[in-house]
Amino acid sequence: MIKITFPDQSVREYQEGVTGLEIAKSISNSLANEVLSISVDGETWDLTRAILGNASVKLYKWDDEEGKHAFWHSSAHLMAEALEAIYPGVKLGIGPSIENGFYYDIDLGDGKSISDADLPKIENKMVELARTKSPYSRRDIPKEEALSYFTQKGDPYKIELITDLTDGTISFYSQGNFTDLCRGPHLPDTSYIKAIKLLSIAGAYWRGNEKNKQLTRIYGVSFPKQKMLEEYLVMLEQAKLRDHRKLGKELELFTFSPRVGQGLPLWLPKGAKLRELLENFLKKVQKEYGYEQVITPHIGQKELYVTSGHYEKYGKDSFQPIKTPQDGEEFLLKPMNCPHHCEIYRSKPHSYKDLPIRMAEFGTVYRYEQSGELHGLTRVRGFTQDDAHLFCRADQIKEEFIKVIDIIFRIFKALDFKDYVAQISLRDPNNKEKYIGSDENWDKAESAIIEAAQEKGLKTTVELGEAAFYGPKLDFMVKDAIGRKWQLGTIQVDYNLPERFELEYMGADNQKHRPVMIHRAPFGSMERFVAVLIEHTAGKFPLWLAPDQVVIMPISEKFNDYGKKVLNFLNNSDIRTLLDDRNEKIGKKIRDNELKKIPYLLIIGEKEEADGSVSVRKQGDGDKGSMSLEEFASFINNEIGTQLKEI
RNA sequence: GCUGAUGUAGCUCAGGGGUAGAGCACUUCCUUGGUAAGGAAGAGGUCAUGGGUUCAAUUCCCAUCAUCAGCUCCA
Repeated sequence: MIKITFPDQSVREYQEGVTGLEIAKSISNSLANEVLSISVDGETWDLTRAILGNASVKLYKWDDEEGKHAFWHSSAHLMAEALEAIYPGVKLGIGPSIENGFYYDIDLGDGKSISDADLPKIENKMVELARTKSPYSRRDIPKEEALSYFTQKGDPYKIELITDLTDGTISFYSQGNFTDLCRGPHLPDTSYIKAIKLLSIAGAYWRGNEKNKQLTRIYGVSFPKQKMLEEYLVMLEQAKLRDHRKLGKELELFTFSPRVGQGLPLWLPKGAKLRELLENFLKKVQKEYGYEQVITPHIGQKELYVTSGHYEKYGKDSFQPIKTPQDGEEFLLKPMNCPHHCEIYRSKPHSYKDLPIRMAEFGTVYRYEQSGELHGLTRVRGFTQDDAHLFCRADQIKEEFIKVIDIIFRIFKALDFKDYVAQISLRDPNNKEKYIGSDENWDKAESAIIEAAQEKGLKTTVELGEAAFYGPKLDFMVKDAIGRKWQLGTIQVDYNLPERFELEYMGADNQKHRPVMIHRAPFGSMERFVAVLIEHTAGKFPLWLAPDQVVIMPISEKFNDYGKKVLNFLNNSDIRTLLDDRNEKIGKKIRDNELKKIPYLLIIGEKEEADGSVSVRKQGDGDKGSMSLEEFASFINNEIGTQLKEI
């Protein structure tokens, strides 16, 4: 007998060789029906694998990441089996589970391709195979046998994977007529997979390397119940309704024109208003933190960027230098604001008493992003950073860093951003040539970031090799409507630019010292931030940010004159107000203005005109009763005050 | 940049080798209505652009441009 310990520390005895599924059954049949995988002493296993000694276990169901992982990974194998059946000779790359489903990378052979139209055929085959209830069986085999299996099968990708594996044993999983190299774990059998939807086809480079062959990647998702698939698809549809590209058009916030150029957003009046409100808000906060606004031009001599190192690093991938009638003179559209700010710093001598200097600018920069990367407002070729550069002494780095985290916290709180991840990006210790600057400075900067984050109680993930080429950084990442991750706020330490621009200050010791620079942008860029804001709010901006806050809707044209009076009154009270004086019935006006997501709708008619009031309707929340004009104005200003006071 | 898909009215979309259609929006008229679509009429399109095939191309083919999904990249 062996002792099995459960997460609640209870212990039960079982026969040696008991499986996860048997353990689940011994607890309850319903558990046995739901369990998908098991962890044995911290390692995730198949439910059908024999446990040979005392162990701590945890059973995983659909609600556990580990359970879903086994489910989707098994689904990937099932898809591979279906693909081999439909496309004999297909070569397989990798087929993992991902956050929302699974994929498999395949090589159909030269000149062959599949399209979306082929997906249902593959789906059907998968359903058919799933119904055969084929067990997923695991087999540990020696490396030579694994290699000879795939050599015989003629699958170069698997051979490459096996060759690179350093583990002593290699495991194969089989179900039906399909065998794959795999670490597992998998479901007990294919019948668990009840609902399958293949979502899309895309190219993907073998092993993620642009220089390698591009394989065909098929994305899919699967569920243990048909109903769950249906719910998932509905959820996807609803998420698409929040897409900032769709809402940006509907709410008339921004647009693009091919005649202006790819990735160059045109801000429409309402979008410009929103952006202006955000900028003013940040300016105000930054003023409290001792920032000073500066303004610099959109271009700079090429030499400026040669000095900063940006030209060497990114020159080839940028908008190319602008020539002038002057022979040999070249300017760059600025891809970064920092070199200009360094020159401002250099414009006069500084004392240690002046530091830190905090120089802020809403600086528009231009980068020639790859065409396939452009994406609505989140990835564009011309964008405005809410940039600032802090020039400080080495002993001030941590404190300055903490203050920037405070600003970011304040902004995220003001806008109700809760679902963000803070990521510390350090350099790749195995590839130090990628970066510029001394080991010593890198170490100092990296530890300052880590300490500052710890001190603010910020939960962070650490990514090696994700640092900028000039220094480590702390980024704030958020997800968009369909789960894609974007970087918003960023704080970066830089020892490099002060060196390159020979920035100095006079110390208390009457010696010259080099300041440290911190780059920081709480929004990241106005474009990306507005995009994410649109998706998080579904276009229902908080009252203080709404481009139009109130719309007045007369019951009939007879009350348009009173409408104009109300309009003047509210506009004079600094409330952004519109008058809907169209010849339409009130139901129509309500519908149209609700769809425009204007926060407050005012209905006025005979009664309101008579007593100088308005009938108030809150967007999405219906009739709120009537108020006098004065009451309404102070009601609105109170709500804005409350929203901004919380900030 | 790469793979695949898409491009028809301001918007959302249907259609299809014989020079185009709906709904919404827009204009005019009727209506003057109390909390999510009142009625009628009208106007609006080189069917993304450039080539090719054809008696004839918006439709088929090729290229370009743009958009979408993913990969790679992201100072």
